[in-house]
Amino acid sequence: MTKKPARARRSDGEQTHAAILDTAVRLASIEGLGGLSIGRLAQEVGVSKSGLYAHFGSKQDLEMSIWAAAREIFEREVIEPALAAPDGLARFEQLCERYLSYIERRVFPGGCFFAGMLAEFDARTGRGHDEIADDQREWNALLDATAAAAQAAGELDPTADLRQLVFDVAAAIQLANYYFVLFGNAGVIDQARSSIRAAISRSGGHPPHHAP
Amino acid sequence: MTKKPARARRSDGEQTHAAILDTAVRLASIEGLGGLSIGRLAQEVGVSKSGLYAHFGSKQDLEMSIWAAAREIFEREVIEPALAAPDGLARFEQLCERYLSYIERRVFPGGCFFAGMLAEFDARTGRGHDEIADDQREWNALLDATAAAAQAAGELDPTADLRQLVFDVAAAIQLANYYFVLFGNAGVIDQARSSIRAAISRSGGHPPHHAP
DNA sequence: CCTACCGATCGGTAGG
DNA sequence: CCTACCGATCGGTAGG
Repeated sequence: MTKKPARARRSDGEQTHAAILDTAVRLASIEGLGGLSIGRLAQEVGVSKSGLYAHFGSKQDLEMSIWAAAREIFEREVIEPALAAPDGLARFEQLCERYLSYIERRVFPGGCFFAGMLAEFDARTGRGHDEIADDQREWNALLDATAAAAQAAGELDPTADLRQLVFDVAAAIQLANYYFVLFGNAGVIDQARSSIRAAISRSGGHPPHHAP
Repeated sequence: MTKKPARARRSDGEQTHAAILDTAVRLASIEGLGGLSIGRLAQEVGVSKSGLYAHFGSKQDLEMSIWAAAREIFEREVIEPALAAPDGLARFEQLCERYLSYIERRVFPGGCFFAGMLAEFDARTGRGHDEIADDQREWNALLDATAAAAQAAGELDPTADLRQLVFDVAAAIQLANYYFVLFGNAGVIDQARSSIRAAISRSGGHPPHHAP
């Protein structure tokens, strides 16, 4: 089926590559990209520094790969499961719930990778800033579009202020992430769930029906 | 009046001390405490590295002084003006408005200093984590107590869920800070104002009366 | 993938 | 407050 040469299993090189990225993404979620050094990462993974450079040509290259790897994890853990729900209110609720679950399950040990990048790069100029600005725009656009679909389907009031809804939901989600990591208290996740339910309800949405 | 020896004006040393802290606090709000190096700070201020060590014995000492300086600025710009309003709903509204104004006026060039520290230290252990946890607890406790006073005074519904109110308000404020810095768009501050007004209104609070 | 090395910068100190 | 220096670590490279 594939044009690649036959290869029974992943080579050691591929395993090492994946192991480096896995460790790097976890470390970066805790200490930020600026707090990540090649030497420490190499030590953590158990290879030499030049071993890292065999896989990533430069720190910038590594940082871009980390970002891409984190995006893949976010897609897999949050976006894709939510997109399995039908467009509209059900998907909107799933986007919120999947995000909160991804925080609660500590998919990244330092909390949402992108929330970390947001705070690290919001006030700087350059690649990091532009990257996180794109990511945040995309996330908000997805929430916007999904809320709009819910409204168009009659699942939300035609007069509901969707900008406000999306802002309130994004704010609850964001604060829940930081406070969950800071205090290690799952209560704040439920607080956000309650906030989101209330915000949706204010916009005229009803809790999902359960078959008897 | 004072027991200190008479001194007509601030000595050069005091001026340098203040200049270092001012620059350090601004830099730290943009790049974080981890992104701040003694060498760069010295260069930015226009003194030698050992010039810095004449004022601050170590980087940890400097970091604690930066944190204290930032706290003073926050007290002056947000807390004190809000405490000028009578306890209760008026003060609650002023705490929100003063915070948003402090963001909007770019008191720190990198946005709220403590929002930066929150994201930098939430997932770590040690001094930074404990410090920001205390700060966040204190801020939320102030919002809690002020909302409770408003409720006790009959300015909010006796049945209003104050935890939810404070969470919603803190979330709106936080997101507004990050997005204002990231996108440089004042609209998000007004979005937060609108969120806060709505949250207060849901809790039974009424907009302040204006004398005719 | 390794060892061995590069110049630059880190936090910090000695001596004045 | 300065110059001059310390060992450690930074990102990165040479050569194998």
